[in-house]
Amino acid sequence: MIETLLANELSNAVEALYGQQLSTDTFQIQKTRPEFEGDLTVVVFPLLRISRKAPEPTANEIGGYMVEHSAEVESFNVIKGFLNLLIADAYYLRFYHEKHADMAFGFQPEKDEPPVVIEYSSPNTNKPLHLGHIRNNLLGWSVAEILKANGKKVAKVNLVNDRGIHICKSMLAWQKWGKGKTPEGTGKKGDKLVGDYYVLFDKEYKKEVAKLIGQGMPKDEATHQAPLLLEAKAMLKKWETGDQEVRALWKKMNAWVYSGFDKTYARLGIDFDKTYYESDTYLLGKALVEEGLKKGVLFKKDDGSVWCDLKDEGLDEKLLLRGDGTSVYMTQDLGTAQLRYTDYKPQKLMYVVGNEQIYHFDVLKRILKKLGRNWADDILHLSYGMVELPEGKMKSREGKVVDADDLMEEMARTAKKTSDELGKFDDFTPEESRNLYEMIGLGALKYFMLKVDPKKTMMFNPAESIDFNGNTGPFIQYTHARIQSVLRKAKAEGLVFNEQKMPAFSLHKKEKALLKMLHNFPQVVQLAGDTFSPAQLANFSFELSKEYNQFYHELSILKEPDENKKFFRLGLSDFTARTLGSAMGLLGIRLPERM
RNA sequence: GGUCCGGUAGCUCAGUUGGAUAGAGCAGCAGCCUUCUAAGCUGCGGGCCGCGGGUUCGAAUCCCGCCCGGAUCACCA
Repeated sequence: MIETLLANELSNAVEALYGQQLSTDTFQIQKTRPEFEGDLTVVVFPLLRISRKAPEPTANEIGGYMVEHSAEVESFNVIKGFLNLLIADAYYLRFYHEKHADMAFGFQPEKDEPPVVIEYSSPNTNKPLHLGHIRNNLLGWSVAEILKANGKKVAKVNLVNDRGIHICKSMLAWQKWGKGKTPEGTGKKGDKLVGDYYVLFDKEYKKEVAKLIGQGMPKDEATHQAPLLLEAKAMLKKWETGDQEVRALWKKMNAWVYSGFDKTYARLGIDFDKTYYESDTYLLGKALVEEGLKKGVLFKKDDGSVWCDLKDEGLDEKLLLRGDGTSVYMTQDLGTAQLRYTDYKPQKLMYVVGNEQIYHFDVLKRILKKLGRNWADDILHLSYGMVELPEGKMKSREGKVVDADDLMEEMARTAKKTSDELGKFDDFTPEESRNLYEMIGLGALKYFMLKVDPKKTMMFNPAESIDFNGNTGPFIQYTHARIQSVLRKAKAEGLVFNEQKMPAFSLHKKEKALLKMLHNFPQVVQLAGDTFSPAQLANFSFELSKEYNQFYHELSILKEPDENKKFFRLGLSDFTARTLGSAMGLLGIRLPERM
């Protein structure tokens, strides 16, 4: 990496000039802003106390030394306190020569370390996946891939919330009003069918509540006493005692949901190494609670409920077991965390879960610490912001959601419409074009969701999000297709451009700009990994695409008379295309050969 | 009320962890297809970086206070 190289040489320069040794990280080296001449800029202000001179003379002295002693530095200029260094073309050409055919460019080989376990998706089985899940799934999957690219071993896990009162609501409604309907019979996706009954339950339940209030019952009481709710609760009790009929219905309806989820995941391109089911794990936390009581870090109240006192840590008391001995969400999560730790002995336990659960994970870690689980420090809640619609928040109980399947379908449809309008690829088979619309539609959607900093609340405006111009996935896909078009033509002419000797000519500024960006890719991958931010790769890909399009516009490739340059530009194009493929691949976005 | 997160162009968002005159895209306006794909390229306009103090050579970035928006503080998950 050129920055570390220069830092060493700068350190030598300062020692030679001012007789003091400075550690290399005291040098601030940054990209030169485009309005100035140069490639990299050293900020000299921090060096003034050592040079005991004004900024300009200091910069001039150091610049002079660097030109003299550094093979990479060709010339320099000084503007105010900034020392702009011009890096020799030879440096970038050598970088090109060494890396342009490296298939693993930017990626670290897998390190022999414990894995990172990353949980994402975590759906409930009472309703279909929606826009919020899409952000979660894309984020979790992408972060997992980014960590792999940084040499981490990764286990992607899903925790399916397949039991509880919400599932019973769907079950009850189906039992009462479903008339035996099935996905097969109705042609409806299983998760959608089950979701319909969840919505129906809520509707009927609200009617009952309204009626009770009308009869003079206080609202608070009515919401708790509505017969439907009591029935659902009774059903949950039966489920817990293993009632055969309830269990059978539960299995049947969950199976419908899973087949629906599988289709959604497949279309989204999301996968998991392991799936946990809450019905298997929801009792696990109780053993930990017992342990905590024995150790005296938990306490029991008069009604038999068990609590963890976190008041000395500035938090409140947290319930872990109800008076009747049943567990709550936190109890289960304690258990699954322990299970996962035992399963993997991971270096990090990550949870991709919305920011409304920040407090929950804070408490989770603290309780585990109290129980003596020091690995709790390795738990990392990757919280992300909500997705909002122009009309406000989504309400799944009322069926006011952007459905995941519908959204993907609409994106693909729009891709088709746009392609038709542009009159592209009339020679494609129906199969080929369908494939392409899918690639573009999903590319647009994924890019849109991932280009935003995960922790920020994001606005999803259906009308604008479907844009395929500018800072979008399709723009990058288009750039890739454009490159492939050139490469196809080169291939048709029988040109072999990947086995060239080290090029030795001076670079055009657009060539150099491209090489500089490519040179930076490994650091972007690393930064994305350190900050768990796919957005870094999205931004990089966009900048790289823009840069390539300018290069493409300004310079001719196949018509370049100098064969060395022609081959170089072909190789550079290929290098760019592959790097775009790597970057977008980490976001789960595929790039087409043509579009 | 306590805690956490956010506030940057009309809109959606970047801003490399303190550096130069704060950037993109969309939207608007004006150009560029006889030339490797115009889903592209070029140009123009658009800003009290929520407000006020502080830290220093230098602040959108760090600290303090305030304003606005969101989340959370359940015997829900």
